[in-house]
Amino acid sequence: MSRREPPAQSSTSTSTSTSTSAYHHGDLPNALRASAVDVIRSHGLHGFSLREVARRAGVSHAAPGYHFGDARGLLTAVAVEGFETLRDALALAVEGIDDPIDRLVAIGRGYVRVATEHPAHCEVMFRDDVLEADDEQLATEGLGAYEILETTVAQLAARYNPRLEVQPAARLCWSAMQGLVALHAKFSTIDALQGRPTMSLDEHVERFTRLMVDGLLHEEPTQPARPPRRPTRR
Amino acid sequence: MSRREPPAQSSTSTSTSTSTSAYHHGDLPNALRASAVDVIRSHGLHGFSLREVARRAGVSHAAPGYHFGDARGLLTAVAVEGFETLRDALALAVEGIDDPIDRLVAIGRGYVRVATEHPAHCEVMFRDDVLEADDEQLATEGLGAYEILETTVAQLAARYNPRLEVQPAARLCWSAMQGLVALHAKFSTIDALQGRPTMSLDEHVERFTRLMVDGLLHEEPTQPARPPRRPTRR
DNA sequence: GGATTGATCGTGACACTGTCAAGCGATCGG
DNA sequence: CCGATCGCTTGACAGTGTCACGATCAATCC
Repeated sequence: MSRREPPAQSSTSTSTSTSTSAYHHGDLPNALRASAVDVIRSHGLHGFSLREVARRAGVSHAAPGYHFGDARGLLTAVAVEGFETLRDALALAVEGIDDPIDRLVAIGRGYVRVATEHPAHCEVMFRDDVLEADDEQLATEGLGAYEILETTVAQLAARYNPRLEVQPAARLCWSAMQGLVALHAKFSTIDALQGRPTMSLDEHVERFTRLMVDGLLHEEPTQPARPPRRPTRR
Repeated sequence: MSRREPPAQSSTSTSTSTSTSAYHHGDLPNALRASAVDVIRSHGLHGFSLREVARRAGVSHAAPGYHFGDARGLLTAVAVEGFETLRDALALAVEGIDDPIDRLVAIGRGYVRVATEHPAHCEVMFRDDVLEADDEQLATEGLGAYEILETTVAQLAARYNPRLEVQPAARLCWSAMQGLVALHAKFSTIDALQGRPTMSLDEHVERFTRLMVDGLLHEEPTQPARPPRRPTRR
């Protein structure tokens, strides 16, 4: 055990320090994160390698290992960055909108907007197999982004359908969005095989949100043999 | 260009030829596929390597390359196998059920059943970045599984809501299921962070299907060129 | 029956990767 | 001014994908 864990870099600040060449490099961690995103964007996650990242950043091949310890560490940092931008985008998307339904639509659009503008980040954010599973910052940051959606669903429930169970509903929205970005490529190939015109991502989002909003408005926790029913406070 | 593409192995038969040691090995392709899922199940997709697969199958390190050409090729074969079992499972799940809603619920349960019983396959099936993107067999097999869902949604529309647009609705269901298996781990960590009891996969599926069924029943194709604000009539 | 052919698989080699120990240089506290 | 520590490089080792080539066996042809 020699180094492994430099002083805990200031990640939340996203400082992008303009001070070029402070002591040795400036701040390598941020530069390496940027290079990692660059590599993923051009060569895909499959072509990702610490050495390629180091090469593109102009440092030696072991430099990434010093700051992030592991490939998982660097990818986790990228994922954290992605969740930060997602949270900011969603928070900005719902800002100034009053009606919960409109907020939900805005969230859907913001989600695909982030997914299309930062594909490299999104290729990593939900890939728990290549991420530091028990990274605290990653968990809290992901939760922060999710909570925007959950509070919106809660508002929708409060105004339109008090009997709606908020948590499952919010998770359905989240899952549908996530599944959409994952499956969109496959949908396109299916469209091609069936000879139909391909539907764009935004079109899919529009249809999905409309379908789900209708579902959330009419849902009532009826029959099923689900004993742990929570009283859905009203 | 020497070999690369042996005569096109009979994959659909799933023969599992009992004839041990036919001429050289028996049929290495199937054995290698089995070893591949074994490796993925034990070491995860991250620990997957052609050499490890070869080692576990008791053949030389280049043998997998001969039959599948590439790591992508072997993983694609695994994915094809997964889609076959998924299609069979869904077809068997809806068999004998008349009501489309019940069929949809059965499909949801069958989906998570496959996801939990064959996690190694599911870890690969939707990971287009590690798959042969333009593999014909993969595309058709995936389409076959999807079409069971789509026809069920079509039946549901015909009986309960003729104004429902079938294709987007079916894709929503598919996306939600896919997103659920992808995000379930993250949901659990969120539950842990919030101190609530964790919801199992089956519980999630139950809630999701119920929510979506309500949505599919009430959906009406309103204005396609959606104006920014809908009056939210109830 | 013996030789040929082609499919099946093994061997060896190369470039590449992750990871670690050790080294070097600049910076800072004393 | 000098050691200590941080930042990063250098060098090395095992493991991997991929290719060319050699070896082995089944089936076929004459």
